[in-house]
Amino acid sequence: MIFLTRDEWMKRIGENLRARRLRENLSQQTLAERSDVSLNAVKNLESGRGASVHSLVSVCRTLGAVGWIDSLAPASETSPLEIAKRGRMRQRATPRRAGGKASGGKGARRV
Amino acid sequence: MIFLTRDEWMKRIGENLRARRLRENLSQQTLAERSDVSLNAVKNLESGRGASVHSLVSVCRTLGAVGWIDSLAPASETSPLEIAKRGRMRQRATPRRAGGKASGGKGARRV
DNA sequence: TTTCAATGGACTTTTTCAAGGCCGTTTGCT
DNA sequence: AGCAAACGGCCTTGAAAAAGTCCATTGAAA
Repeated sequence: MIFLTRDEWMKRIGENLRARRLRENLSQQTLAERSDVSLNAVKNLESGRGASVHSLVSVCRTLGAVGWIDSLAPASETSPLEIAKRGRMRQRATPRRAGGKASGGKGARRV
Repeated sequence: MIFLTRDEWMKRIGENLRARRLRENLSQQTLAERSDVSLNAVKNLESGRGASVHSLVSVCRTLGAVGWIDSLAPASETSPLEIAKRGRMRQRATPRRAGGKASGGKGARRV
């Protein structure tokens, strides 16, 4: 279930938020007011149409559904291999120098 | 750690996405290209400035960080009590009729 | 230490979303 | 069954973000 398009994911976000709202038996209007956003913002979110992270976070806050934000953090800030070589977490990606090969992610070897 | 402001949550989203990107050793540029969004969109996301759900989902998709979307779904689509009374999931919030007061979430029982 | 790409910041233009309103449909409750 | 509110859809206007470009700074690697 991971290979969905961007729009499909957005629709799913809307469906899930809607299910949450209804489980709390809140109207879109009430949710909007408590979230300090417009009714349209809620409609856009639930319909899967374009919306702002602004609205998303506001609504999630009201619904008590913000746990996902921390779930975005990588398992370990720095990978084990990196920890060995460098002490701290990387602050920039590896520069791709003129004739060199780098920054291709894991398996992105230069061809 | 749950009582953060909307902007604080947005900053946190940015920090977490940035940590993920760096763990993969990707540049903002590369991430942007693979996500099919502009470099600015990635900058906005990571800096915690305003961004669209569009950009958020796109980037999460390339980072393989979309699990949170399903975590938005309520534990049980329909609450146990509701299941008893109504068969299916509620499709609308309870209407607030003329003189009554309702739609106040859980404890808003009619008096 | 030197070098150079990665990054942050600012700016401009175009596109998209927030707000607010209106209307037709539909669901939940009486 | 009937009613009224919830909801979906569409429109207009102003604000915000996307996209594109440029420049100064800085960190990673040579």
